[in-house]
Amino acid sequence: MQLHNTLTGQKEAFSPLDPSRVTMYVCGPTVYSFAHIGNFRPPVVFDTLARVLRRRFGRVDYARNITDIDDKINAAAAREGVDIRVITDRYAAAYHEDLKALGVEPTTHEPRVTEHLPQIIAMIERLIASNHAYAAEGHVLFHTLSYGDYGRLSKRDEQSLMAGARIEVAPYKKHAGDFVLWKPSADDQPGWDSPWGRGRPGWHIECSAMSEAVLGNTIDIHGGGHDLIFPHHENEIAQSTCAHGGAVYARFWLHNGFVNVNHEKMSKSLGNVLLVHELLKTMPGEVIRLVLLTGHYRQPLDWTDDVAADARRKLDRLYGALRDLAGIEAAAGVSAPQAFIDALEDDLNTPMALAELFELVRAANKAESDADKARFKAQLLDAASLLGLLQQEPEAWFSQATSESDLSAERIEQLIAERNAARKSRNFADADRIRKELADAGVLIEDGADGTRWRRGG
RNA sequence: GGCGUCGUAACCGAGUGGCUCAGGUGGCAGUCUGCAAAACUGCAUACGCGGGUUCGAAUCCCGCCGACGCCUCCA
Repeated sequence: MQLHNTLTGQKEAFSPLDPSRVTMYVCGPTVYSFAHIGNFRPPVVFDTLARVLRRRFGRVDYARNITDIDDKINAAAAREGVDIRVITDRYAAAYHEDLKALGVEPTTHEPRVTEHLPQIIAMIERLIASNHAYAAEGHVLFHTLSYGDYGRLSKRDEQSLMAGARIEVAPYKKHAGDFVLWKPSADDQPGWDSPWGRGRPGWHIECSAMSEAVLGNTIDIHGGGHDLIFPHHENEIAQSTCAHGGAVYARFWLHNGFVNVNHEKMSKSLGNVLLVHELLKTMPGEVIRLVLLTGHYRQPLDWTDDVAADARRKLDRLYGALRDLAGIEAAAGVSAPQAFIDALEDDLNTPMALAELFELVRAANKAESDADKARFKAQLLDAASLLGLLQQEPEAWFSQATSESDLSAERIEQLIAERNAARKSRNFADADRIRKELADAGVLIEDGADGTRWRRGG
């Protein structure tokens, strides 16, 4: 298995440090609002990777955190006049709903910052004791000059790094690059008691502490969005490595590219932020998942209406093949083709894997013997399951309504019955009129040897 | 300015120093169908520009043009 490691900028052969399990940590969301399409690329990508790793190595201990302490959360809570818990519970629940709709399996661990304050404080104390951090004016700061490899992940050196810095340097910092581990809270802000007074953790320490708590000092894979390379992951490395006496923090760093919308970065000012919560009102979650897997995870992905429509048609083809195999029992003991596995094991090349999947679809559609069909069905289902696709019955896929104004299944069946009566009496004008009526309502019909079937079109 | 990524047919999107170089959508044609649809078969369109290396480059090197990301909120 090959994975691209940001640390080296190359694909490297991957195997877990502990042969009995793979450990993987992925930075999760800060739950202060609904998550957008870009927020879901890491969960979908690393969910897929977890499936591949599980098949290859057996056990995968996978942690994806929920950040429930953050100043944006505080701001949202203050705005509504509620406890931060109200905000974080609401949006964590929404996040989980969206994940489920996208076919993302639960992770082994889902640590929350509020549940790891003791571990965070303990890690900060260790950093202070080893002279990698210092307290100043109620803050605790990590001293980046104390860590020789600082900048290695993001390939920046500390000198030039700060030369072009565009931020004001807080007066209590020993060095401009030092970052906050702990900061004081005002009386009206959420805070927790600590040796440095009542306060709250800085942005980066949570992941270090929680990763240590649930997975151990050295993990195999750490993932997240490309934008997190600096400063977030750079800082995590510094903290964890120094807190662990120099032990390697994460062996492989994987970063997914951004999702743009109509060639532009999503931003509130452009008003083009696509919330999955909203998208799900107009399309099945599986469509969104497929879009996110259509490009290679390290490349930028451009979300447009076209790519979503494309994905829906692809799923129609995939499910169409399965529907034609409805009466066939999938062969036992048959798994995904090797070429498909090879694609995924080559740095999670999902576009190539999808190409293999479509080759399989063509083969299945052409198969004549029941034995061949049974074999292809088994291969198709197994391969798709690695991508987290085709997890529902084809009939369910084709009949799912995407808006409440859609015709009911009963009404559709009724119209089809009327049409077939017309066809039987060779009254094709009426038959075609009814077909047109259905088509206008987004329902496409197919006359086959064993009756007429229907599906909702995009 | 520093670091990094990318430019493949109408669109999406892999890949590779050389086999008439994926796959999907869309287009055209054929088979099938009352007609369609689905499915199958066939066809067409490509590697940003200019140099270089090489027997051979879209693939490696250099330059240019263009797009984009990060540089202490950010998936």
